Amino acid sequence: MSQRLEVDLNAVLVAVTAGEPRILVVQPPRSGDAPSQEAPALPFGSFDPVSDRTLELGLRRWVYEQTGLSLGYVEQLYTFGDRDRYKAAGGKPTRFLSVAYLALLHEQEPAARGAAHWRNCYDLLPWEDRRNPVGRNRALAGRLESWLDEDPAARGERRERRDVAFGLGKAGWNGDRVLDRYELLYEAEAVEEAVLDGQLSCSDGPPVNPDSTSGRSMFFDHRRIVATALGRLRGKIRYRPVVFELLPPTFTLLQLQKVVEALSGIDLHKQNFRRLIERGGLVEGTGQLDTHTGGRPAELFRYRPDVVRERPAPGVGLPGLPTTAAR
Amino acid sequence: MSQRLEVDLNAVLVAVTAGEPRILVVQPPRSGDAPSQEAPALPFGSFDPVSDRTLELGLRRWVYEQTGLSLGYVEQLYTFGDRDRYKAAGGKPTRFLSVAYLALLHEQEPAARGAAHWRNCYDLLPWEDRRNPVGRNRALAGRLESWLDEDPAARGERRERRDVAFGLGKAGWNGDRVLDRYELLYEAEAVEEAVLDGQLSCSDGPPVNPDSTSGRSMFFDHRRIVATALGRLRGKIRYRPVVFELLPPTFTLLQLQKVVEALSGIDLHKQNFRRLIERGGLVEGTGQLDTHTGGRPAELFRYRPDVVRERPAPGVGLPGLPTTAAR
DNA sequence: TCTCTTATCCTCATCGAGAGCATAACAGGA
DNA sequence: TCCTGTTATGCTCTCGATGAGGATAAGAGA
Repeated sequence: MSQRLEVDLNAVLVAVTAGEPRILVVQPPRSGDAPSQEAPALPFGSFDPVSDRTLELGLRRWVYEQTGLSLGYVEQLYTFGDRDRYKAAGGKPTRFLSVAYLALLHEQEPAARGAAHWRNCYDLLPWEDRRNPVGRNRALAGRLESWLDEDPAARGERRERRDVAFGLGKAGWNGDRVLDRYELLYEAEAVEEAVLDGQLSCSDGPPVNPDSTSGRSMFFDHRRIVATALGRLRGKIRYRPVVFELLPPTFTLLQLQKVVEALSGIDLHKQNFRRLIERGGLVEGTGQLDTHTGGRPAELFRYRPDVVRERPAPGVGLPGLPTTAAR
Repeated sequence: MSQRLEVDLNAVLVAVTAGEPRILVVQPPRSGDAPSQEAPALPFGSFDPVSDRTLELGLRRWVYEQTGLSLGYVEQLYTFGDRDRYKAAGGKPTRFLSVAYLALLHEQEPAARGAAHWRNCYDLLPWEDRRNPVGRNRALAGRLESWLDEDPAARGERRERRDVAFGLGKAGWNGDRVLDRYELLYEAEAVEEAVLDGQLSCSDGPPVNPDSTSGRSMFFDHRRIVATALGRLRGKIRYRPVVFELLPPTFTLLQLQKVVEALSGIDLHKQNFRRLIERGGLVEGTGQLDTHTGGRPAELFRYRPDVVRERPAPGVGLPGLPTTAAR
């Protein structure tokens, strides 16, 4: 056991602006001369077993130190610990464990210090955005198709996995399966980092251009972490009122809808969305109107916290997926 | 940073037998002369950064070494890292991080070696079992009530938390909130370990008997981990076909129903359950009959894996909670 | 044969959700 | 002023899912 073990805390900070979910990214630490010098990284900090009473407090501490942001809603996501996540970080070989957290921020507060900035989540995972019926994704589909053929023995099982993950069967698209899709694309070497990781070990496939269909890759496995975060968030908005963590205190129903659409990556039926939210008791009208809508002024609403006492699992509900029963 | 940091892997092995969910527990390691000598512990092992390629493989390895069980379905639960989870474990002060996993086992396979044995999950969390309309839980209710009064300033907020967690409002009982309930009871010092932990620091409340209403406490925070596991499992059976991991390859619909009831802690309507499962496409009949039912023989069914291609979120569905849309 | 027990089929009422029509209320230009 | 474009908001209709229970079938055992 001569290997060092280091525990990091990793944060996926999410905010929704201008109809797009955004992730806070930073310049990765430069470790000598690593290949993807400019790949964006998630902010992370080292866990300090002495001063951090809990993991979450440690996270809040260094996020504040690094960005000046005081986090509100925070939730633990997953702990990543595969070997070779980070190749030997100088000095003696070190095994890294990262405890990743998801944090939601109201609107876009500027990332104060450092080179941190907000990046559209769908630059990183373009195939997750199903709004405006894109005809592209051809490239990805082709890549997956050839992956099917690569191993005739596994073809059936691979086809099934692909169909389930991408909703090609009767089931249709399931927005929650973000991680499944990313992992499939990784396995099919349809994302850049899969090829890079592969090259470092042995095989060499054709290069993948980090273009608009395969998305921007990130520092080491950070894109996987973002995928985990998006999947979790999409799932959670259906049974917990977490969307409101991303909105200002008062908002119009269209604003709310746009945030939900941004997160889920699909367009929603306006009237039904409205009915769902209002009759679900998730919001209550303030008397005020927002006159800057471009059309008829919209009433401003606010979150109604009592809903958690009235319904077992209050959330927004997406088409084709479990919703919250009225009781 | 003179403190040592150790990472454990912690396993919650679940099986359902005789209509009860059971957890594999072991004798806790004796650290000098700790107080709760006989409190059961979850099996755990140290994570070896050298030989374990992934966290999950490490878990499988030592579970196999310790119990002879080869795990099937395994999923990461949560990483626990609060300070003072384990008070100084001999030698120099050590900070422990535990990555907890949930594993599901078909039926009850004997815990081969060691002092491991299966323990009814509801011995540990009795208030989670809502079948057979128990009139007890009086003691807990009283304890919570006095907790409300303890701090007049926080009374409103505490009441709200209690009502939400225990389903006293219009929302009704939500089986998923296992962790919320445990944490509330801990805070209200209605569970033994809360009082013990408190005594070790400063305050001293009246003792809590580990009786049939407050449940058996466990080694350090292992009961919290069990609560996390049960909550996760209850949530998951609704949108993923994980129940079948707990059943033999073929089973009757009543067997299936009993397993779901055991996990969820509530009784289900037989005919509707049947309809849900069959029309949901979750199972398919083998032609065979089980004649040992005590009444009319029941057809044996098997899980139908195709369901994951046909429905976006196949699961069993519990009353009052989101279910899986047919789509 | 009668009784007890479990399996299995069906009906009915209610309600949520998907889809779309119609109207209201503002801004800006003809 | 009137027309047009835009967004807000109300209402209807249909279908399928769900909760509750009645009724019948098919075994075992007294």
